[in-house]
Amino acid sequence: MITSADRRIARNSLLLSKLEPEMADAVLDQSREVTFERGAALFLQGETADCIHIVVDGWVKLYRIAPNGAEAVVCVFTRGQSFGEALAFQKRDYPVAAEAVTEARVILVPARVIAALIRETPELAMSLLAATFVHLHGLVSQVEQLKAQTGAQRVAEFLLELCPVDEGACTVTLPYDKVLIAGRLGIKPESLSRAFARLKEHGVSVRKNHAAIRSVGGLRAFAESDPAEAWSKAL
Amino acid sequence: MITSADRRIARNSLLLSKLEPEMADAVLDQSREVTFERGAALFLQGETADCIHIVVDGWVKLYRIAPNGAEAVVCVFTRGQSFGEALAFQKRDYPVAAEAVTEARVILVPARVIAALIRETPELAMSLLAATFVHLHGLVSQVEQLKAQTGAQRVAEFLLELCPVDEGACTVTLPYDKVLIAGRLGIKPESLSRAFARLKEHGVSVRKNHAAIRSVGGLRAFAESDPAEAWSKAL
DNA sequence: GGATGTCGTTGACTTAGGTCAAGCTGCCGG
DNA sequence: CCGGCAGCTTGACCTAAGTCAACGACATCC
Repeated sequence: MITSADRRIARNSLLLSKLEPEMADAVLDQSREVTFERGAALFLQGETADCIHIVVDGWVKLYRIAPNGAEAVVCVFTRGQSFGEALAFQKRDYPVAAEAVTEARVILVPARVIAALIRETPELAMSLLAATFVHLHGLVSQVEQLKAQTGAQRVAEFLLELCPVDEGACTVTLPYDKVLIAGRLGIKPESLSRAFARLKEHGVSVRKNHAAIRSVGGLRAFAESDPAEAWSKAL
Repeated sequence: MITSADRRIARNSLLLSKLEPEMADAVLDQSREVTFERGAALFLQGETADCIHIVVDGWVKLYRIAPNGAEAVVCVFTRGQSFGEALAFQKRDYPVAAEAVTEARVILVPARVIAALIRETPELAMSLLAATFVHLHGLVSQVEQLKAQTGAQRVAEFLLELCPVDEGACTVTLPYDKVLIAGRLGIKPESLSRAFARLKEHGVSVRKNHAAIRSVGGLRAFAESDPAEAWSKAL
């Protein structure tokens, strides 16, 4: 049984937000909620996909193990975000693995529920497609960042995404530990430490898991500057 | 009017291959074919998406211009490949730009055609979703490669994808110029040159736009080895 | 209080890859 | 035949980031 508070969170997910409330509830009535403890695997790379996942609480990372053994973090999801839409009603394997990085409550929507409903409800297909497009777009942005920005600039972007405001000063809370942030950004933890140190020159000070930003606009200018001249723009 | 030879190519695309032949032909009857000369833009980043594209001949690159002005190549498509499925029947903007890198013939499938057919043909929604999933998967692989492999290893992977065989020796033709290959792999042309030079030690010799590979298995071992020890495996 | 463990930082060093400049082809147009 | 140009390679140099090791700050458990 899924509580009404959790239903409210789930209905805001990409998967359900475009559906009529009755329809969303019908989906949720046939789903179950599971709590994973920190470090637990939701599923592994190569397993047959049988569920769409909606995170209700906590943080979940999607990652891949490269042939050489290196772990590449692909995405990190939290409250209200869903994933696995695209492969839920085809017989496919998960191309990534998923792991709870904090204790996490997750709603598992069985693929067969979606498959059954999709015939009578075309909007559901639209929702799946729209959600998948958002993920696609996110990955395109990530590829762009990996190819066009230095590590320190990606760290700045990461902080900017956490900012509640567009200009001026603000303080943000780092959502998960620094090892994972480094993985998400494609750098090593040591490099993340050094990147934070360099960002001091651009008005960022990090203490524990809080980052104070003197000027959001200034930080954005650093993140979007040409890497070749990024160093010279101190202060 | 689209020739029957071109229809045959188009029907092999992800978008159409799962549909009944009559259905695929119905889609094509309402589409048009356009030839773009080298360097011409199919569409720009931020334009409203109104077509799904199927490449019939030539090569097309999808890329993004980062805020700092750098160009990041996201994908390169050729004969029989389609793209833009996910955003075709929602009112969305293209998140990337597309440009013909050789003279290219492309079929443009209007979004409204898809939108009209999807209500009566659920398989079409499946096709869109399946095609989008393939693109998603491709981007996940690309993120993994960027985060877990060195430039030279990505070059090796690129060659392996072109190989017609799984083992032994073979020769492949580089499909487009080296500046674009470098962009696709997220490195500079100079680094690509140096990567080819290093691959000589692993049995690869490049002359003009042909690459001779002494041992596909050996090259794969290099591509999948830990970057830290990749240097020591000189053959 | 002290042993232990995790997480994060710092330093010294090495390597991958970018930058800039020069040079080498092959090709096209005079 | 020559000049100019585009595509590619090479060399010298420099920065970004990985590696390895040491260490500090905390928290937990005994």
